[in-house]
Amino acid sequence: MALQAEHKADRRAHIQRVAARLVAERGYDGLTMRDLAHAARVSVPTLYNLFGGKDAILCAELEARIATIAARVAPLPATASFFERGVTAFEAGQRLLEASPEFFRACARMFMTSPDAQPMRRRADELAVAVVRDNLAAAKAAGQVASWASPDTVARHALALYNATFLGWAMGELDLGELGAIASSGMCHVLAGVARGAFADDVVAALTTMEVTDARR
Amino acid sequence: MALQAEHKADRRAHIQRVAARLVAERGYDGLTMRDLAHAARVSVPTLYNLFGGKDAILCAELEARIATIAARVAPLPATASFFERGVTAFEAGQRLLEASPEFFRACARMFMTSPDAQPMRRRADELAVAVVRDNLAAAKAAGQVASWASPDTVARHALALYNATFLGWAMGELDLGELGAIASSGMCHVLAGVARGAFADDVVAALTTMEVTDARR
DNA sequence: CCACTGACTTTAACGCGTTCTAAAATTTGA
DNA sequence: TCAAATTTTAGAACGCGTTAAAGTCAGTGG
Repeated sequence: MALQAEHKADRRAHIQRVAARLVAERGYDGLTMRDLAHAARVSVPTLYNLFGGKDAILCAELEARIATIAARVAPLPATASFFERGVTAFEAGQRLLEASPEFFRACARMFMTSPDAQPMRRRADELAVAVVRDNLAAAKAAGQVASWASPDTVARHALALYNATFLGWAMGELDLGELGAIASSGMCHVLAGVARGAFADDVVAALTTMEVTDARR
Repeated sequence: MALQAEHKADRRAHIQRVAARLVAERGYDGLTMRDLAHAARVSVPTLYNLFGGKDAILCAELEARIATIAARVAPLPATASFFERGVTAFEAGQRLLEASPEFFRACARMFMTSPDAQPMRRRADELAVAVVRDNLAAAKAAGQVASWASPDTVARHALALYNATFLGWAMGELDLGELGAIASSGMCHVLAGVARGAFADDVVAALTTMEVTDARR
């Protein structure tokens, strides 16, 4: 029974690799199950046996990437200010998108289309929320967040704002620079209401220097 | 040439009505071009002749609804506070969703799926942005918005936050009550950073009385 | 070593949105 | 009223994701 399982795992990994390559080359719609089966030297029903559907293949690949990303996440430097820590995390996300834009575009498309991918999206969201929430909780403990504000709620609003902009990028309405500008402006606006002390000074300073013009119209 | 155009318009209107009914009954995926053609006593290619595709039919119906909505929009009462005016507009939107949930769910699905529907979405967005922007501009003129804040940018952030929550509702993750609670909380958070004076007092008062628990997890 | 079990493959098919063909119907202009 | 032009029709077809059936071959257990 061991060899069989190993072969199955090998085939899964191989198919995933080929699928990731095809998606990177041709996008979500450019990846067809028939093409993928042919490119991976496998029959179409095998794809369904091993994964369950087109979206499940992308989910598996995303799951794998999230695992490696989560493993590599360095704890944010405690010496930096809360605002700087947020900027660092934000820029890490930007570099991720920059590295494989077509893949994450395809993920966005999948999240919008397939209900099966919802749990995967939730997990990715929770990962991002956790980073922001932890930073906000620390800031609140340091008295730099309004007492009535919930770190979890604020983090979710910030992520929702990011996600909305991310969708604009995935749909081709915004380039990566505009995504960065709009999303950071939006997140700063959310933070502006709850930040206090030095944290608030940083946020308002960032907001006042930001370009007022908005690419969304 | 007149009769032909008239008949074409009649057929278009008839098909649109039938399509709206079918979508309301069976949702976006439940509406198939073959079913629609049969129900409207028309051939499938005719649908493509008259509209251009499945999404275009929904777009036409949405366009019609937006026109009637825009015509009925009563100017927000000038006597009310800026915050109350915002609440009024927000609740009007909620009632819209409540009246034909399946239709707007289908619109969301279409916006997420079809690039052809992008201009339609943009137009709907601009309509909503305009309401918030105008209110914010008036508030700023009255000195109740921070000087560095751009009414347009803040309005777009608020709408992005609403849209993200709206998608959650459309995908079945949230019910209408949760949509209202989360979206209003999010928009208040955005406003909290830029509101000043009595406007700020209203926003913070609303935020402090809001349920801290968040349905998104 | 061999029969067996299970997975993979082949082949075909389904329903979907969409598009093509040619024939039929209807409106237009004279 | 009649011929020309345009629209609508029926029907088949395409590629897509997905699935069912039966054939085929490997790995497993005795």
